[in-house]
Amino acid sequence: MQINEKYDFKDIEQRWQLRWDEEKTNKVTHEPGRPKYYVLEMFPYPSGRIHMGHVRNYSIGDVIARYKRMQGYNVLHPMGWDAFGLPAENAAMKRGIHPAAWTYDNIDYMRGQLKAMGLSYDWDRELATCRPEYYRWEQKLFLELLERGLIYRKETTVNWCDDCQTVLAREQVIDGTCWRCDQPVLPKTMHGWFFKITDYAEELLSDLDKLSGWPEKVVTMQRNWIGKSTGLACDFQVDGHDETITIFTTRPDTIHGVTFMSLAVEHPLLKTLTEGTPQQEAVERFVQETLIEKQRSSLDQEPDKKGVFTGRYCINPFTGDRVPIYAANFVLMEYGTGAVMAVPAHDQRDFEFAKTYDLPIKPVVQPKGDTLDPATMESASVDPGVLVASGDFTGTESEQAKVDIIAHAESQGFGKSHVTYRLRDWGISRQRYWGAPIPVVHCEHCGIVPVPENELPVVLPGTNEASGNHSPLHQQEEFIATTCPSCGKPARRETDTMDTFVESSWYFARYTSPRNEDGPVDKEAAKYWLGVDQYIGGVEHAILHLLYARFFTKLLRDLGYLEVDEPFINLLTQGMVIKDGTKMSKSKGNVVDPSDLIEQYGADTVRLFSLFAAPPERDLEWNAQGVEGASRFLNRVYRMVVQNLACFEAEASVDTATLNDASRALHRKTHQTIARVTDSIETNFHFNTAISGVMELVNQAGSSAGDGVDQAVYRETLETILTLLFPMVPHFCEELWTLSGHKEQLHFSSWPSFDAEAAKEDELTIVVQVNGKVRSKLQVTPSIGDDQLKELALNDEKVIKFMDGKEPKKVIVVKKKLVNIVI
RNA sequence: GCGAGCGUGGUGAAAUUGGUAGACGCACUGGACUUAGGAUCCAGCGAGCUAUGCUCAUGGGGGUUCGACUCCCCCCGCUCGCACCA
Repeated sequence: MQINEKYDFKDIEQRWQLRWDEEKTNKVTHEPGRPKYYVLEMFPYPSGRIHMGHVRNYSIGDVIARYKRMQGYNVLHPMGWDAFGLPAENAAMKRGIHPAAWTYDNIDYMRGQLKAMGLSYDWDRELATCRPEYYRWEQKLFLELLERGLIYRKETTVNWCDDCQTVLAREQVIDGTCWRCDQPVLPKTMHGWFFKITDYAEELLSDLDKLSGWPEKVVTMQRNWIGKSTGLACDFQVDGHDETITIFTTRPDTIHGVTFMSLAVEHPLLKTLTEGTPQQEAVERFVQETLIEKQRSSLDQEPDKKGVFTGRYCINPFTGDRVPIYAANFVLMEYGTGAVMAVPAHDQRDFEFAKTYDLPIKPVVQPKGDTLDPATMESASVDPGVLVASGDFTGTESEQAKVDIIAHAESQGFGKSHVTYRLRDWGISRQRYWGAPIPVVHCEHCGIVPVPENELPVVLPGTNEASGNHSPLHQQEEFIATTCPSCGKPARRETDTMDTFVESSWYFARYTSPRNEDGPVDKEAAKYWLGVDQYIGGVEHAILHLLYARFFTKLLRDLGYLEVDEPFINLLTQGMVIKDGTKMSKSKGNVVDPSDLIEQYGADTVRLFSLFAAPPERDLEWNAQGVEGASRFLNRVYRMVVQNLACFEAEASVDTATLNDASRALHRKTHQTIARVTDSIETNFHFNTAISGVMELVNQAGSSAGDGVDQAVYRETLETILTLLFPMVPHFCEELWTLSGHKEQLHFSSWPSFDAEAAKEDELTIVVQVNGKVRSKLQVTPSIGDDQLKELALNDEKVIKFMDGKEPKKVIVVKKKLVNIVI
């Protein structure tokens, strides 16, 4: 065999990638009874080219996949494309091509880039969410959920851009204008489809406790997003009117301090209460002004508290007090009941409102060691304390009072214990073209009629043409016009498409049986593979994607497809790739194109650098010189192996009895390194320290080469280096493994285990401290006893000097580590 | 405002979880080899000083401890998330 003395990464990587492709090395099948491991990286949006964030994400995932494979697991490691979405439509408009053409071109290009990285995906499982083979099952799920009442339609106010003819998400509204065309965004009421995620709020919250493999930060963010509050829902009778107003409060203990009532401007009772009264005009004007202001206000600033008196009063059922009802700009219709009992003494917003409109402030909870005086209070007092001026409840601790007051309201029938969540139902309607069509028909006679299952998929029109009509669906008459599946008369198709988050909410389940034609998943395959043992992606998906995926897992479970409660057992949120202190982005002009790097250094070097520069969860500062360092290291190992091929003719096992010092030291270091690298990967995927461990071994192997090292030991060391590095730099190791005469590929080899006996040190370095400061070091045999060690330390020359003739007060011995002499 | 997290050399980072602070890499400095070196190899590399050694040093201050980057309290700075949630 011709051996190249130089590390020719281009040749090596191309050859191995071709071989992996041809031999389908990474293909994986469902093997009941064999332990499985499912590792998944968040699939990419096919935007055109991969970026450094992808490189990092997929390098991490690939190391884990290969590592677990070497440990004997049946590893599922799939890849696909989150392919629907607005950028395709924008690109299509700009370039005059079809969104499908743009998307599929990008997928082809990016697949090539991923293959050039040498990632061990089972490409036979690839999926793209924009294909009817995928979204037809999403449509089926939609219909099943619709039937179960978990999807419904309602009228809501949305942010509408008339210019773009579409609904905008809240974050797409910038200072009241559209992020894309800068035109004013208008509130518009329209019908939309909603998933009843609030039905699962409690389970989504309580199951967070099962996610011990998730970063605490993400769990906290989800908990806050769901936002559970317990309190009292209580009816206040409107004075001189039939209506009652129901409020929700988490502070029932302050109910005796209510001095007015605030309603959201959208509250339906506002109209009822003011119609035909002298206040009607003022209230209507205020409502209009507030609605406009809400639309306009930038998100980062709270407007001043404002309101208007409705002319009406209501009765506090606890005190019988008659308090004025206001419409107020700070009350949210979407949360609680849209009506708030105002306790200015104990709520900051109510306090500010009361100050503005000169309303009474009545303290009813006195914090310990403090007496609240309404005349001098500068802000609301929100601390717990003892109730005052609260009728029968006076003198009760506030926590107890909450319980007692709820109980009292329940016994009197005007209130009850109530739980409310911040989480709202998930609106999935999008007035866009490039998304999965919602499979229902609108019939004048029958209303909303589901498309029968045997007519699925409802295919997005025009996707089979290279270019063609891709205007929004509501402009495509040939798509819209249909017949009612129920009565057969002419009817119209739904023109909304689904939010792209729907596709990414169940793709991990589809990967377990991506070609299944009998349903969204094959139940047996799903049972075998799920949950995902390790999920990896950016923290920017900490709330929405991960919450929706959890929600869908529970839906699929309740529909009988899955048996797991949670989709992702362990979650790793990797940090961003930054350069010059900020995230890489086109607008900042600091992007580094991974393909250029792979061209220049090879995929293995790029992978090694991205794994070495920082632990996965931390941000990675891009550093071109660091890539050079990674390249240098691989070149060094290459030379070391190629120049020492002779050692591979030595015995595969080491005879420890005959080793000289250098050989024994290298043998020991080799086994210590196996232990250390395994531990670094096992405990927290800290590949940076794993790599530095291998570097140390390489350094020692290099420096002991001239010391007459036993060839069997040298062979063991080189084999260990290649095996340990394989998950990170697979082409490189596979090539050197073959060059050194191995028949079986590393891919099919086992992760090495370490020999504890070999790793044991002959000598220990014991630190000797005097009063906690290091004064000396002792070389001792590991078997030394504590007393002996103490003796040695006390007689040490340097120690004696620092003890300065004083008697030791206390001597602390830490096994195998140190002796501290306190004087 | 609320919540979470972070802060270690010139620099990316380590530190067996309370036991030698700075492993490993980058940069830098000196040397070797060389026609040449941006290759390779060797050595040095936290700061200060009265330098074979000592003192100081993990954002700042205090505490617990024989011993603190690590635990506790206060402050400063940065990052992220939520944001009038009653």
